[in-house]
Amino acid sequence: MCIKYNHEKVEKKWRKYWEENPVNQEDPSKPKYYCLDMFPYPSGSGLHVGHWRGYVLSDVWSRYKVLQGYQVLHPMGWDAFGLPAENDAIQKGIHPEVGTARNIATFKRQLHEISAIYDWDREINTTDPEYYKWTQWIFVQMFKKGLAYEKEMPINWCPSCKTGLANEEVVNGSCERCGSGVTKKNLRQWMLKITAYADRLLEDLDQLDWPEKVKKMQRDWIGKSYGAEVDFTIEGMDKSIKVFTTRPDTLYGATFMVLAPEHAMVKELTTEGQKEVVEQYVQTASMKSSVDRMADKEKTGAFTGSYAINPLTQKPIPIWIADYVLADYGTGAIMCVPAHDERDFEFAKKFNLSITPVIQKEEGDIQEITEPYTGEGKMINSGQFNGISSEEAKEVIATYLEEQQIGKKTVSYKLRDWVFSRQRYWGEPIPIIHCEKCGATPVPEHQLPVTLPEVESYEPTGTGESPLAAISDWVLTTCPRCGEPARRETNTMPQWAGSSWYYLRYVDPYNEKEIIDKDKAKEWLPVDMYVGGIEHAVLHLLYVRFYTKFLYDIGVIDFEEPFTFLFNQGMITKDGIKMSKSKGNVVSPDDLVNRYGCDSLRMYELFVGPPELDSEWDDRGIEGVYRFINKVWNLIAENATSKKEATEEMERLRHQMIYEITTRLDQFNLNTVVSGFMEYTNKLIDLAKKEGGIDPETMDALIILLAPFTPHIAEEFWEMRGHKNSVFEQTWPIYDEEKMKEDRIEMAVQINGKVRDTITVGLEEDKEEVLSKAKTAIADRIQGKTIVKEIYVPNKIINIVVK
RNA sequence: GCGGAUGUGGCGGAAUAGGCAGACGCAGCAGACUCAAAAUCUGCCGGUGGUGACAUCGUAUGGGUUCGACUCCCUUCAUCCGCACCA
Repeated sequence: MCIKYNHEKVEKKWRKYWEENPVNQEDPSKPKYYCLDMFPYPSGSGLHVGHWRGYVLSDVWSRYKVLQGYQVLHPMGWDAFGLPAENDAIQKGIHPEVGTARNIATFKRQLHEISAIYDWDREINTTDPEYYKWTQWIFVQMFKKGLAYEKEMPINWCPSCKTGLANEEVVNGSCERCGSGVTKKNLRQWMLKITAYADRLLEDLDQLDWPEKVKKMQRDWIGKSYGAEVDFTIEGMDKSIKVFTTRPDTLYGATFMVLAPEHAMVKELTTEGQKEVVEQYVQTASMKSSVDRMADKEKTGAFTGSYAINPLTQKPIPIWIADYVLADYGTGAIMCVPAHDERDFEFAKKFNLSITPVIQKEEGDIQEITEPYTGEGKMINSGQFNGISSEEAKEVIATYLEEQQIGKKTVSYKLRDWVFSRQRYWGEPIPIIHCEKCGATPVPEHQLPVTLPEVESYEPTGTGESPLAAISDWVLTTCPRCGEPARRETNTMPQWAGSSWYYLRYVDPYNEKEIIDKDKAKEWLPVDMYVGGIEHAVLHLLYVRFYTKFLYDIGVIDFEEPFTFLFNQGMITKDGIKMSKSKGNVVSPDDLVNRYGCDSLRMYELFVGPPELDSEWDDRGIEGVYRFINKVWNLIAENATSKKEATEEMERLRHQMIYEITTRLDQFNLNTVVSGFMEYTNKLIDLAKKEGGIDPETMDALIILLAPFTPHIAEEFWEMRGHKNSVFEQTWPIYDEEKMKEDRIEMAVQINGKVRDTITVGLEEDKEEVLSKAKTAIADRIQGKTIVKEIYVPNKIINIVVK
């Protein structure tokens, strides 16, 4: 007989129960575990099955930890500042606050469908003044430490969003948000000195249990390289130019020099005759967008007319400008060694500049140089350094430069300081007041938050001013230091500001006096498990590490890394492409929940594939999970009141099941946990049929194992079994390896590595017995042949090698 | 260009201190139940040959190590991702 379960009724019942009896109640005696999801931006389009995946994953993990006896912190909140709400405001005239609140309500309703054990009492919202008060507070602390500073410089500018962007927000030369080509714009900007933390951000990666891919991306982004700064004096001038090189060993081969078009000395170095050419080149270079500059690999440049002196050869070398040299890396100027650098070689060929080899690949004369040699070798044409290896020369020449005071060993980073101001409305106002007399002055802490004022138009001005600049009665204020009339800073913070420290606030969300209580921080932090997509590898995940280190430095917290363990879940794809509203390929969870229930969908989200890889979505597959749940229902329903004693075989199956589920879960192989449940349930059903029932202990173990995955049905089963309390008040079952062991096992018998038969052997049988049994089994196959070798691997295989 | 990941039936995927490839599920086929359908249950389900027990090939490609390779080493190819003139 088949009894079908009513998922709607069951799920409704237990949701109501959990509302009155939360699963994860406060208990000071329990050890703490903090499991965090990357909080979402509440967009208007709602959740699809791809979003579910990460949330299910972290909830399964949280519930598992509850059953292991932890008190779990599993909060949720909203990263709610950002462009879409603001663009809606511009188009539809709805205040971003209104639109955001509406989207949050939708998101929250949809998240409830997952039945995660979120602690909604700790919900945070980055746009709440009570929250961003502290976002601003951190900025003020950074300002006081000199880590937030103003600078006028050419920055990345998105012409469509009409705002400046951080380096991290430029992806392949385009705006990370809207995809428009990024240009440069000279603007006064607030910057955060993340470069001051470059070394610590790099070194501390080693201690993190994060995916190697993310760590590598961060290492590459920080881009530390060792080298030397070398001074080249300018011929006929009492000045010098500093260059950065990672190859001091090639200094004798430096036959020309190139400056970035934006280099400060370009004007000074340009001779009368070259003026027109140089000015034209600088002009053209400044017009190029990042995309063009990247796509256009053909070398271009202009000669300034001036010469520098190579400090080792004492020969004059021409100074050029070219846009393949970046203004904001190293010193913005390079020495060029065309014989040993591909780019310099290309440039030298194009403009017919001389090429001097200084490293010999192998013995013999160098004929003509047809391509640059970038490897190691023996030094030549390098005066006193001839004959040593180039590897050695790197160190020796750098040391020599230091002794002669014409250079010094140094390091350089690809990481740039963080452009932190945005010329948009919907963000945290930067809490600074500009006073003519006192300069930039932070808003006193007791006056925080500086709240966002109402504006008439949210439209970005495009001039480099934020819409806030138009509200004169907000802008005009007095200097907190001298009391004279002053102006408020009108730029806002980037969306990353609020998310760079939010994980702290969940621990102590209502604290009005400080950002977080020290004792509570000690109790809960850092985060034990952080779950989210990989798209933030060098954005959010870098920024949040920077903020954490800063807060450590000023004594707010006593740890330096926010997330001990990071898990990146793969995307859900449909027809091979990422599921998204704009692609029109989203699958809504609503129908599936209605038809099969939350428990089925939760389990299916895990079953689609390895959680760290992208997985293709197929609605039909959920049927299998649904059938599985019904099978368990029947098994439990038919045996609910069973008082049967477990047979040895049943007990063995139980321990094997606990072992398999637990170890797979611990390794995060969640797709195989689900298949494991199916496999063992099938075995239990077969055995129950054979033995006329199943014992209570095995049933209870199965129910507890299922609880993190299918919580509603697990509670229902628990109740069916006659237990009074919640299944989540139980403890995770443990296995006994002794009781898992089979007393008879099947072994494959191979001839020359090919399986020809199988034999059943008992635990007590020794090598000789097994081998003779095997040989009997394959006797007619090896008749007349000579046995060369016999391989016996206990419990695994027998291989008879014959000739 | 550099770096990384991935490649197994019609499909999603199992199996790595080297040891019976295809677990589990989807789809499909056949049967049972039914007036019928759905649901459920049972069986089959990589290719080729054979009525058949069986033989043979088979984990992107070609080679190597080994008694034995999806797993280790080398070659090539394809797809995806990251970085991209960082001196």
